[in-house]
Amino acid sequence: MTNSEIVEKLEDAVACMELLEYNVFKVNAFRNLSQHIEKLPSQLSSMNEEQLAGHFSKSMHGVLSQLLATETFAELGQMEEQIPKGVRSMLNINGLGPKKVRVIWKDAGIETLEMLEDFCRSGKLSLLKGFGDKVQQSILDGLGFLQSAEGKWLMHHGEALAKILKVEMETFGIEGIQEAGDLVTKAEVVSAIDFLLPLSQKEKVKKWLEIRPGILWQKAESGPFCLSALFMKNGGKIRFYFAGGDEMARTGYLLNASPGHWSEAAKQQIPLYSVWLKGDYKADGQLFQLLGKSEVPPDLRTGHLEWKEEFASEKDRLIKAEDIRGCLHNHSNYSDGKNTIEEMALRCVERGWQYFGIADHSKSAQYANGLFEERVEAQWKEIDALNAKMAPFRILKGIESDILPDGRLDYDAAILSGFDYVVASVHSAMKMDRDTATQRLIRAIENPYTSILGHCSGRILLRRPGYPLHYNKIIDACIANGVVIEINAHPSRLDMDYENLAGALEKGAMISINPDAHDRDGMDMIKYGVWMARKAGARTERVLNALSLENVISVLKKKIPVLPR
DNA sequence: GCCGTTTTCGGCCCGACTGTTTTCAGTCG
Repeated sequence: MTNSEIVEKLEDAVACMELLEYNVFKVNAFRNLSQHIEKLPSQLSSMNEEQLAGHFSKSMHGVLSQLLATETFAELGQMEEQIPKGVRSMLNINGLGPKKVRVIWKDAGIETLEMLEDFCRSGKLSLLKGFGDKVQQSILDGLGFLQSAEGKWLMHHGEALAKILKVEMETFGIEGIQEAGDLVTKAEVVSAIDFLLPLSQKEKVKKWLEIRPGILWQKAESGPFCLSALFMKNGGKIRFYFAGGDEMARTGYLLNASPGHWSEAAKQQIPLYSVWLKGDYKADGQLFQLLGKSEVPPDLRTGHLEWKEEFASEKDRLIKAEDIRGCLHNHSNYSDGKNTIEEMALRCVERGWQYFGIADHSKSAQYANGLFEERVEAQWKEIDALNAKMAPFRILKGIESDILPDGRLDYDAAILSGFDYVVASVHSAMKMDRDTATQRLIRAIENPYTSILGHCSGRILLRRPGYPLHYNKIIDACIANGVVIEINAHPSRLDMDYENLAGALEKGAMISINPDAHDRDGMDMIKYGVWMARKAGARTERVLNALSLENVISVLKKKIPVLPR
C-alpha cells in the first residue's frame, strides 16, 4: 500500500468519525496523521515494524500496521458498516459538511444521492431546521457537478493508473499496447482510459479482464473492435480498442483527436474526414502529407490553432517543457509546504533551472500557516543568505498574497514593496456573482504591487467549479496593468483554463506557468501547465518563466514588452 | 488521540463568509 492510498483510507476514517460524531480531537488526531503521512518523503511500506513504532504513537502504529497488512483497519470497517455509502458521498457536495449530512441522514432518513436529489426537488429539504432555499439549490447544483465529475480522473491520476495497467498487461503477455484518447491528447481531465492494441491481442485482453480484480468487463457494452470495462474504485471507464495491422494508424487518429479538431476542419472545408477514411497511410505524418498540411501533434488537435494559416511556422515556436528556465509560485515549510527553501532551490538547480521564486501563503491564510510580517522578514534574510551561497542561481522573494473580498491585498505597501514579486490569489469568499468577482479581481490587478494573477477562477477540477468571471475584462486589466496571468499547472487546477488563455495571448498578455509546488516533487507538475499553454498557443517568449533571469526581473518590474501576435 | 508537561490532565489553529437565524452554526480555505 502506498502512502497516498493510506492517506485515502485515513481520510475515509475522518469522514466516518465526523458523521458518527466522534470526539473532535480524536478526529483531528487522525486528520493530523493523514497530513503527516502525506508529507513523508519515504514510503511507509518500506519501513519495518520497529521503525514504524519509533515514528508513531502506539495506537496510530496499530492502525498503520493493520492498514499495511490488510488495506483497512478494524475501526474503519466498523464505522463503514454503520454509514451507508451514499451518505458518505454526500460529503463530496460543495457546501455540505458532516453536521448537515448527519441531519439529512438521521432526521430525514436520506441514504443515497438519488434520494437526496428527489428530496431537494420536492422542496422538502428546505423545511429541515438549519436548511433553506439557498442550501437546497446549492445541493442540487453540487449534485449536478458531482455527476459530471463521476468516473473521471485528474490527469496525473489517470496517467499513473494507465502506466500500472500497461505494465500489468505486458507482464500478462499482451503486446503492442498504445495509450490513446485523453491521455494522448493531453486533455484537462481524463474521462476514460483508452488503449489501442492489435486485433491479434483481443483474446488475451479478454482473459486478462476475466482475472483482473477491481476491473469489471462490461460485456454488453463491448463490441468486435472495443472491449469496455469499469474501474470499480471510481466508476471510471477503461476501453480497449483493437485494429487490424493496416488500420492501426487510422483507428489511432480517430481516438487521438478531440471533436473540435474534426468540426473545425469541416468548417474550413479541409478534407480531413475523407482523407482519414480513404487515404493510404501507415502513420499520422503521411496522413498530413496527403492533406498537404503541416503535421499536428495529438495535443494540439483541439480545433483552436492547428488549421490556421500560420500554424506551420508557429508550431515550433510554441512553449516546450525544455524551454522552462525556472518557476515562480512555490511554497516552502514557512507556510504549508513540506520542504525548506534550500531543498526546493536545490531541486531547481538539479533540473538545470536558473531561478526559483518562493511565494508562500500570506497572513490571511492562517489555515495554511501564512506569514505574518515578522516571518516575512525572517524569510527574506534566509533567502539573502542562500543567494550568497548559491550564486549565480537566484532565489526570488515572492508571496502569494490573498485577495480579500473587496479586492485589497492583505499586506500594506510597506511589506508588499519589499518583495521581488507578488502573486495575488483568491482563497476565500468564492460564492460571488460574476460582476462582483470580476470587480474584486480587477481591484487586485490594479494594485501597483501585483505582478502575477494566481489561479484566477478558483476552480478545483472534478471537485468544484470556479466562480464566474468576465474574462475579457480581467484579461484587459492584466494587460493594462502589466500583470502576468498564471496558468496554475497543478492538474487539479489548470487555471486560467487554456481556452480563455488563448484569448489572453491573442491580446498580447504574458503568462507564467506555475507549478504551485508544495514540495520538491510538486515541481514536476509544471509539465501539465506546459501542455495547456501549448493548447492556448503560447510562444516561448510569452511565457515569463521561459525567459532569462534578467528578463524575468524586468517583466516583474512591469516592463512587459507588448508584442503583436 | 496526542502532546507536554508544573506526571496525570487540560488544551488542541482560525478568520470570515453564508445562510440561517434573530445571535449563531456550519463550512471553507
